[in-house]
Amino acid sequence: MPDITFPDGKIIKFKNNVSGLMIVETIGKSLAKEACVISVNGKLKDLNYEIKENSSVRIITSKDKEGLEILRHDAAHVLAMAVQELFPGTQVTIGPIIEDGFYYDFSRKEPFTKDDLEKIENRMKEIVDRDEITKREVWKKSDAINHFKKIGEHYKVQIIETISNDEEISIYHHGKWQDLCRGPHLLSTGRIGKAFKLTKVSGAYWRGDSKNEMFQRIYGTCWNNEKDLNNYLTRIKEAEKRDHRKLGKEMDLFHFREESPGSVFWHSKGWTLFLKLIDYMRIKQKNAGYQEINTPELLDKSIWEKSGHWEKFGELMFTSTTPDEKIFAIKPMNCPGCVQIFNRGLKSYRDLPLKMSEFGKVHRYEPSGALHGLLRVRAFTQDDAHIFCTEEQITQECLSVTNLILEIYKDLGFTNIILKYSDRPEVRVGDDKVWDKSEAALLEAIKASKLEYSVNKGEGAFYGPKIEYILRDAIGRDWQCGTLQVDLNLPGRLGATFIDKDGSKKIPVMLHRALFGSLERFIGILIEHYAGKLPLWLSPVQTIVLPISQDFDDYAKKVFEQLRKAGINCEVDLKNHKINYKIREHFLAKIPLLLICGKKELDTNTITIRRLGSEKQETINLDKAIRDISSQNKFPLN
RNA sequence: GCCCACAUAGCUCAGUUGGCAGAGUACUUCCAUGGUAAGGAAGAGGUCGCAAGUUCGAUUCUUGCUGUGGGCACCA
Repeated sequence: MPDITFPDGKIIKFKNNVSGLMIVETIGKSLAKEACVISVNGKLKDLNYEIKENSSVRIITSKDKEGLEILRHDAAHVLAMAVQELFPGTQVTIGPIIEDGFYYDFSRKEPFTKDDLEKIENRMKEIVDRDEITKREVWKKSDAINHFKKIGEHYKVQIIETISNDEEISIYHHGKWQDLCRGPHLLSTGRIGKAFKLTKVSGAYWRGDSKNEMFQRIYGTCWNNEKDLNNYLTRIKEAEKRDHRKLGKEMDLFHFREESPGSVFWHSKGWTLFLKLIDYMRIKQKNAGYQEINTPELLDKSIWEKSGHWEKFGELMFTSTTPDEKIFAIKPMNCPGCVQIFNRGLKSYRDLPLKMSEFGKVHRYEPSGALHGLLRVRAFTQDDAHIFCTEEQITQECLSVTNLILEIYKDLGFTNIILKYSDRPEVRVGDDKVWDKSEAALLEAIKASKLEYSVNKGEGAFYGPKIEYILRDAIGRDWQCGTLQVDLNLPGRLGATFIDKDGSKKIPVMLHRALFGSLERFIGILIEHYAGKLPLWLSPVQTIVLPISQDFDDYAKKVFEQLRKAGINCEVDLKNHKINYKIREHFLAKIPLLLICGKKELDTNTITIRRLGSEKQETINLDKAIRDISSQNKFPLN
């Protein structure tokens, strides 16, 4: 005779054991329709789960986040069911929910084709129409193993074998089909609805290990209703429109080619943007007390053996053999080179903290399948710096790095930043006392920043804890950019020392830090964040002068020359096209400002300005226009 | 690296069961000389990613390679 307590505190007394379904039916018909599962004392249960004791419950509908997740999980089951109906002999493995959808991994020799995907989706809809009833059973582990062995589901057997003995083994039936699953699930397949779509098929390793067999993974997305589904599909399309590879081509910024996969051919406009970012950062870093250095691209193998990189990453390094058989590695990191400069000459504690920055171009032989436009390349420029300091200085230095990073992100239009903190891994070097100190120092710096942060236990580098700075872009995607690592290892390995107050030789702590990480990657992110519409100061072509007709070419050229003298990146378009055509062409190329001149402007020494995204026209005095544009053409230094 | 798909004009793409390669756009020239998101006409433009194979004949079929895309794995 359970008393059922609702979230609003209301209590209903039932005479007998009661199920979620019975509860919602007492409340109302529409709720009974919408309900997915029920939360009983904080645990999600099937709607037909029998409640025997006094409990507090919450009805989960598909409008709740958990409800939508249940929907997606059911869709994954129905996907597997459809696949096994259509392709007997296919083994099922796992089928979890993911952001915006679900997937299911299958073991089958023949690949699924695009047509198969369509067939499967149609069959899924049939299964929804069939409205197969869900039934949950608890089996003995040995029974479950025997059963799945008998029906040839060998991966399920492996999964069951890893379930601990005190855990229940529940089997869900949807009609005749069954799957090992923790649940909970909807009452029947009809409750999923049809707002789902299979999106892609790809390969995925069993248990996520590349040594294992590769399965075929089918991805799908599933929503409450058609409208949400369509919103999602539109969102994907919008993201595609921002793709930096597409915009990079359209805006004539860069290209890639077969002869050097993963390396960027920067066109003039792209390189202008690249250099602008560096110019800007040079100023920021100089103000923050950094000195800029530059170290060789090629360093003898021996230095990489000393640093430990050869052993760990040797296979992923580009190397070069000289005619006299010496092996040089093209640097995959800047730090060993930087330490050489630190080591030059005796350093005193008075020199610390010593901050050395380097726009170092590094090469890494990334696996071919990892390459992705500017976001994952084999040759990239790090906005790197190494800070040599004492243990006591760690907190202060981490704080100032964090502040610098936040300032720079803000200047570039990113205000939504989260931090990821990773502490000591199991396999590590260095004394635990030093780890205590550096972890505490890093944490203190994070807390002082007042930013949201998550902790990744044991994910730090083997030589020290780290922070990763993650920014959220205009359409809500997260990108990991900056990083700050405390290094208790490399300075010692590479012989860095300083003379402390008491005259003794000590090994400094080294902080590795990158603001954007990779300039190439960051430019990719910037392009997508702004959908190509870069702020004026970053635009490679800030303005184009457009004469109305050829009679005004000379005036247009004069305006162009004056703009150029004022340090503005500009062009003049003397092509024999109508003004409508030119405006369309250059706005499509994301030029932020267009300056138009015709008879009116020539007579009055003015210019008419149009801004990207606006239909307004503004005719102003030429000198004033140049002054205005110049004043906008400045680094956003606070 | 692994699985699947794709590779045709500068760009975006079509090419129907193997028979001399197509459109739009950009480009060049000409006409029009224009007032705020595509004026008009003509011309030029391709070893159909590379290499083998099958065939009288391959952009089309087969195999290998390279690159790209979507994932997986990796990411100092």
